Amino acid sequence: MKPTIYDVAKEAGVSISTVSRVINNTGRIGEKTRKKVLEVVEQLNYHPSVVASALTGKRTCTIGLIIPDVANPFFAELSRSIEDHGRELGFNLLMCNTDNNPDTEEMYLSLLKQKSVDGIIIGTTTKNYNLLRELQKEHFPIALIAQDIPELMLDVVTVDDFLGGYMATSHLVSLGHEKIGCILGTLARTSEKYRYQAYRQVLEENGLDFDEDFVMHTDYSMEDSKRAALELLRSPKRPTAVFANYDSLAIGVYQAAKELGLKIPEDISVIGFDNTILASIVDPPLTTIAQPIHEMGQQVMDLLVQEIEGRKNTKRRLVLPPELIIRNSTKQIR
Amino acid sequence: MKPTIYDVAKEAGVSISTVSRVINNTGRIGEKTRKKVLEVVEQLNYHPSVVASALTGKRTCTIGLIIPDVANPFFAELSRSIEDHGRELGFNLLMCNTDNNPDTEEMYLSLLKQKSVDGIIIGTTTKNYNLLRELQKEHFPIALIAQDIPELMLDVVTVDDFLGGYMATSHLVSLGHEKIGCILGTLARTSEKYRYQAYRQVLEENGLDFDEDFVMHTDYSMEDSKRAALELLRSPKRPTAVFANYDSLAIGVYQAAKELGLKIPEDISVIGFDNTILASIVDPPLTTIAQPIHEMGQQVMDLLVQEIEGRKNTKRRLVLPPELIIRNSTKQIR
DNA sequence: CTGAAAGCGCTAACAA
DNA sequence: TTGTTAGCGCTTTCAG
Repeated sequence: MKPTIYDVAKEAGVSISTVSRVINNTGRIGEKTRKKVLEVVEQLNYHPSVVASALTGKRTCTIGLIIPDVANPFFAELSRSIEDHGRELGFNLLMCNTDNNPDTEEMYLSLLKQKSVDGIIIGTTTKNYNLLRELQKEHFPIALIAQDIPELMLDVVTVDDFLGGYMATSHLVSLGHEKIGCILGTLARTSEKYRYQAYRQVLEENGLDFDEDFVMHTDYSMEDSKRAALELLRSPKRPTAVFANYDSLAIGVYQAAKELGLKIPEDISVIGFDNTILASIVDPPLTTIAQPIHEMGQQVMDLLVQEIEGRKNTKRRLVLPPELIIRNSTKQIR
Repeated sequence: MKPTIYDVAKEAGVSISTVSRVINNTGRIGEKTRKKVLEVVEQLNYHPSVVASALTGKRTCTIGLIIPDVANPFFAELSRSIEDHGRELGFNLLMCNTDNNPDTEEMYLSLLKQKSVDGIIIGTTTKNYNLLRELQKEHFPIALIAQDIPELMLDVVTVDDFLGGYMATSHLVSLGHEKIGCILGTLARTSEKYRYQAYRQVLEENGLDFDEDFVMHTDYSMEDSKRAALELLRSPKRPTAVFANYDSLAIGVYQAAKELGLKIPEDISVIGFDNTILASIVDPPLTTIAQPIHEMGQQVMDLLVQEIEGRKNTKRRLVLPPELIIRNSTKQIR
């Protein structure tokens, strides 16, 4: 059987509280006793039970990560960076995929609390505001990543989506494009709304007509983006450039263009958003707006842990700068 | 404060054991008491603490998932399917990325035990055999995924890597290729070894010369695969086809070919392995060997849970059939 | 500096 | 059918 604190205490000839103290480095301990205890700990290969210590009010050192889908490269890369920093700070991640389904999300929220996680990081486009409000009222540590909920005062880390959308559209305009399509999801994410707003603003600032028919809605999948892009590109007043709100949607545009025999970027310029691995492996490599995924993961974990450790009493909104990554999918118009 | 079983008991006018019984559906309970208790549970929004019940010997309903890197699409997709099935069975996943670093892995193994997970799924190319043996001796539930360790008798789910390698190479041979390159990682994974063995066997069976110079080793990264492919394709005795042991390595070949102005599949045929999302989005779409990722995730979770619940006393090796997915990166040789 | 003892929230005999 | 009680392994006063 796994050794307990009692086994160590007995073997070392001290009381369990002494063992507890040396393990946790609390209180003052005689040098010899400490040494003796540590020795026995080593010898018995003793590892304190996180479960038991959690029951006495300590942390579980576990954090819930709620995302739409880890198979989505953006969230996969984000998860990875969050996990990396979590490991440095001593926290593990409980992975929860919801596909943005509110019921699944609600289920997870309640499950995570039952499991006494120390905090939760949310990357889904939640609509469970009331649930979040409750958690907030209980001062349960929550942080949002890559997605804001302006109505709620929570810790949040995002890229500057408006600026990103602005940069993307401006890039296209600067290349001489005047007919610019926009492929969105369902506008459920705030991030997407900002990008879209920026798109419209850039058009306006440049005296370009906004054409309702140039903005296409999708269910966020590549297939649906392909469908939307086909529609867009087959239209007689075909745009010369497309701003896809996510790299994955940009791939759909690639597929549609290929099917129609249109060359990127000669016939149509495409810009994405996220700078996931996808952007660099498609042909031609995708010009896109990079989110500082690595830093975002790190920062959100930092914020949450500060919250957990009570080292912070104000919520923070961290908005990181996006970066335009010019590759070969955009081109000066003839 | 979160309500405890005591709050419920008091409110319902029964003892805590009665509450415990109705919560867990154990023992016989009077219909009215059950109803009353359930009512109070609802009213107080009571959720039993997993931590406390774990301390009394019950499960934590948490499983450790040790993989090299969730940002790798293959493992991302696999994680997703494991998590999905875990959710159905009532288990959560603690995500652990190790980059195949034995120290990180050892750290996680010990951490997961401290956290009293009910079992562990391992997808890394571990070398910590001794650690695994110890866990095995304690009858700690462990299952291997996408990776075998023949020396250890554990539950394992893999694709038939030998057959997959056989199908891949045979496909190339059937297209008339006689000079076939092979891009490997470091041969640390058993799966890779089998694929490589099959490659050699197919060559032999078809009376084709095996050329040492045609097999390239990489560190599993796309960049390194590109480097290796450049070397391979620049050589005077350039192969007409390449079998890349992973889709990601195949992408490296694409990049090298592009750099050298070689057309796929006209100048060089490429076949990958895994059938991740990458295979379908590159241009041309990659012919590859599909692993039944979804089923693998499901099966490994099933096996592990059976083990955890003691419903199984023999270890199982499940070898699933691969499938050749012909797309456009392979072509009959002129 | 160290030990005794009272919990943390829940389960599982054992009684009643 | 229901209640009482002794832990599970650990932390934390409170004494000494």
